[in-house]
Amino acid sequence: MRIEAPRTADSHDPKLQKILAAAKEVFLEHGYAAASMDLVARRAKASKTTVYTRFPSKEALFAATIVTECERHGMLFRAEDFDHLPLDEALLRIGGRFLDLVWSPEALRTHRIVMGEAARFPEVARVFYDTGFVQTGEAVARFFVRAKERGLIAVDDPAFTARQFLVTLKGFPDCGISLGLCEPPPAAERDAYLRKVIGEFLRGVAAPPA
Amino acid sequence: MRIEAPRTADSHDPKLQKILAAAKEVFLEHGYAAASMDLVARRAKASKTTVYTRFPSKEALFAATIVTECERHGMLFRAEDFDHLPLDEALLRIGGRFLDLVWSPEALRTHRIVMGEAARFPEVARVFYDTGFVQTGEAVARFFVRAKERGLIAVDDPAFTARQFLVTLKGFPDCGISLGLCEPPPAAERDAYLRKVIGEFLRGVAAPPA
DNA sequence: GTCTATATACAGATAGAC
DNA sequence: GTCTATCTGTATATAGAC
Repeated sequence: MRIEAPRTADSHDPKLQKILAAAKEVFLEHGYAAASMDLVARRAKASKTTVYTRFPSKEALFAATIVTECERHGMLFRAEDFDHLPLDEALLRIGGRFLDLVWSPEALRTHRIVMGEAARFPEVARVFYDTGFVQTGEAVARFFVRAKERGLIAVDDPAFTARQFLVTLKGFPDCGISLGLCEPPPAAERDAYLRKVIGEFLRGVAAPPA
Repeated sequence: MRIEAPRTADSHDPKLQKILAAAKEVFLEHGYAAASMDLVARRAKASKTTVYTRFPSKEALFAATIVTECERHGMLFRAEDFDHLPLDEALLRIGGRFLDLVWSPEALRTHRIVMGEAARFPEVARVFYDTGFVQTGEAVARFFVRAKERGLIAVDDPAFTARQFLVTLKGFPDCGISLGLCEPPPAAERDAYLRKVIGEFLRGVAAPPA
């Protein structure tokens, strides 16, 4: 299944925008299979025919919807934004922004649906991966490369370490949160968690040699 | 949706076993919505009526199938199994077993489906979480508690650190692998990756104070 | 271009024969 | 208990009116 652009390229088509907005609601609420084109049309206050004028199939509408959603949350920050802060403070800010995004209700629902449909929509999974994990990883990698140049960290492969850092931030809590079993923590609790994680990340857990 | 036991409690019912085996194949291959009871019946070489004698609905069959699958992969190891090894070697062995499990084709497919259906089947998500992440986390936590008692690691909360360690093992590669975009690495490459991750985990990444 | 109404297909669940 | 055949609902996609 190719990712197809809507038939009309006009991004100022107001019907198209309403359809995409409705589709986002419906797909994020019900998932791919349980969503119906009928409901999308009703929510967009249009008829199904109108929807099918813009998108040739349910699959195409789904792909366009998720891709649009992924691109909406583009890059989080530039590497230079945090250069003036002490290392642990910079990592805390980066981590806070990152978790705000990945633990937002929309991102969580999108992740669940993309995972569930990854076999059927590999191109959608690819876009989610590229715009989410990879792009963010690159931004953080640039920060880590600069941190290494400034002598703040001592690692062989700062890009690798940066990507691992992102995953470490999500940590164990993400296992329950991504499955919808636990609520994302409020900001204060989340920052306490982040400090703990970042502390171990920076200093390691091994006992100092006796 | 409650998780219902099959109507017949007899675990030696051969038809029941064939139905569960067929259901596992069909659900893991197609996901919940795209799977059909017809196909399950055909694969089990039984009629749909027979399937409905054992399970009252498609939902019940799905829940029973995933739960059975989760419970099949129970605990990975006992904490004591690795006590005799040097710390980094023990962590390498633990990590290898863990990644063998979570990056197996069956576990990856199960994870995708459970994520996708988490909103509709929270009890299934709960079982997946408990038998997967939590149970494994507890086993590793016992190892870390012992490691702390033996003075090998210096952390406040060894159970917390253990759970974070598990997530760190999956690391960035898991982002692409869980979406089906990258293949799990072969054993040698995986071990090289693990050594890198475990090294940073133990020693931290911060530059030593000048 | 947009709508109502419909063709077509498929899947979950069951009735009734044996 | 098991099977064949079927009922019923629903969803994608489209034909035809305006």
